[in-house]
Amino acid sequence: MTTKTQFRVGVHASRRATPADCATCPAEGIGLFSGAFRAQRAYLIEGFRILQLAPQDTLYRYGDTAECVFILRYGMIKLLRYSSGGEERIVRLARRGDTIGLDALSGTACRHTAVAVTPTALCRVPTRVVIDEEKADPRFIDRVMAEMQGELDQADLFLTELSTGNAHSRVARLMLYLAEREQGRDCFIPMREDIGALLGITMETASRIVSEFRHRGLIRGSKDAQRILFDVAEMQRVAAG
Amino acid sequence: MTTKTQFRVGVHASRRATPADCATCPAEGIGLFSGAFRAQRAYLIEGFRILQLAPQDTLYRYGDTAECVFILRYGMIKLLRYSSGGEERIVRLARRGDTIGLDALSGTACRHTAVAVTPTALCRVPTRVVIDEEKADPRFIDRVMAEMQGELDQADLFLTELSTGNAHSRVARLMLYLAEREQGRDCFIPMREDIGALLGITMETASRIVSEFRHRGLIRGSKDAQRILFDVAEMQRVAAG
DNA sequence: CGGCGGGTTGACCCGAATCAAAGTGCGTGG
DNA sequence: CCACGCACTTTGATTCGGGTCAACCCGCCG
Repeated sequence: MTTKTQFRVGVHASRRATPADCATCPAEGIGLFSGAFRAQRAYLIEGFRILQLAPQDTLYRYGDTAECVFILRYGMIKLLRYSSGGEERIVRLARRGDTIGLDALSGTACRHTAVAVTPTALCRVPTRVVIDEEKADPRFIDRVMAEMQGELDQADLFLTELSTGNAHSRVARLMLYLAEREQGRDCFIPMREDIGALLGITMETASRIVSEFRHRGLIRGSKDAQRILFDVAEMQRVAAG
Repeated sequence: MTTKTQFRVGVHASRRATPADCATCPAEGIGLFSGAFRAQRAYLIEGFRILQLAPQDTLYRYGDTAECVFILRYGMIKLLRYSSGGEERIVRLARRGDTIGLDALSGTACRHTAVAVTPTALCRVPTRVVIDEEKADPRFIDRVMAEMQGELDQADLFLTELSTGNAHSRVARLMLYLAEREQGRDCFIPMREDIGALLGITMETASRIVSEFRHRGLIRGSKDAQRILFDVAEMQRVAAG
């Protein structure tokens, strides 16, 4: 069903985090250590590492045992699973400020394969640090649980919005989803095969619909071929089906 | 797209929990207060209530603000959401021992509508009690997080197994999913419309496939029309597509 | 220059949606 | 107790969206 090119495994580059990294963190103000927990980073930072991933790099694989969680500084990571029919499915996308790999906190094996979609930078945080912080400040629990609630919410969104309705609606909803944090700026769209794996349709259908949208003037390209602009209200009309 | 009969709102019956309820809890040994936390129930029980739901009863609705979580003693609850196209989708099923409504812990509004599929009994636990217990025993956090991880895992399962592949595979996978806790006993299958809402197919397609399975001898009925038996290995072959 | 990864487009076909009509079982009220 | 109505299921006929297979284009890199 799904072929699958071999990914490059492991990270592109890795180094210790510095206070300057935190100060200039592009994910400042969102995510696990934002707000009330900014101060803590100052002394937690020793355990942090900054990782750099190129597109198609694999961060971890289904079944790996991990002792770290990852916070996205910028870029996009897809979380994959395979069905018993061998089909690849993208079950979630992580973007700036999102935390991935929280399943490591319960000591269980990774339940996804994580692959970079775009050039991506992450902050790797040992689970040890998270667990210690939970003990040190009980309010930190709420933060961790909020991250998990966010993941659940996204999973439900994928089920209701990206797995129902016809292919046109799904593509439109995906675009709305990808654009929602972009405040009118141009938004990234993944390559056709990934759109297929996100929506449960084939690459060809994804391609046909995206180019139909383009021909209809519903979306227009940006400088960067992977980035587009569109009118939200119009797209919502298509999304509703 | 999706019509929707009006559900009966609210519970069928409700009463205070007694120590005898805990002692005879059908969900004994699994779920939030099992194992190491059994003892705690003895004094937490004051806040517990036992609820009884008839099929189609609505426990809570999307957007409700709740201050309770619910542990299933027996029965089955479907958690629904509606897509922007207005289509109803079942995003999760809760069964014996499962905890639902954990989103109440973060104080946010309910993110699903919860409706009984079969006659169902639940134990209603005030969020207050859960939060107090988290403070009293830090290990209880792990229990709560494990429940949330379980929910996430189920959501991902629904995405990979129940939303990909052709209709035959999906129906087969649903049956395997419903049977997996039944250790060879007959297993419950929902009415056709719910099968449709679980798999993203129409009621008619669900009906056709179930009766095809029956005619092929892949599944055989039990006394109860809603319960069936089948050979797991054979069903797995169909599930793989 | 040639090869390759991604994207686009076309022709064809099949699976599932849709629309429609009976069939079945059950609870209620006469 | 039976008959009626209702909810759910089954089945059929037809349509249509999207899958499949295949050719071709384009830009990039070795």
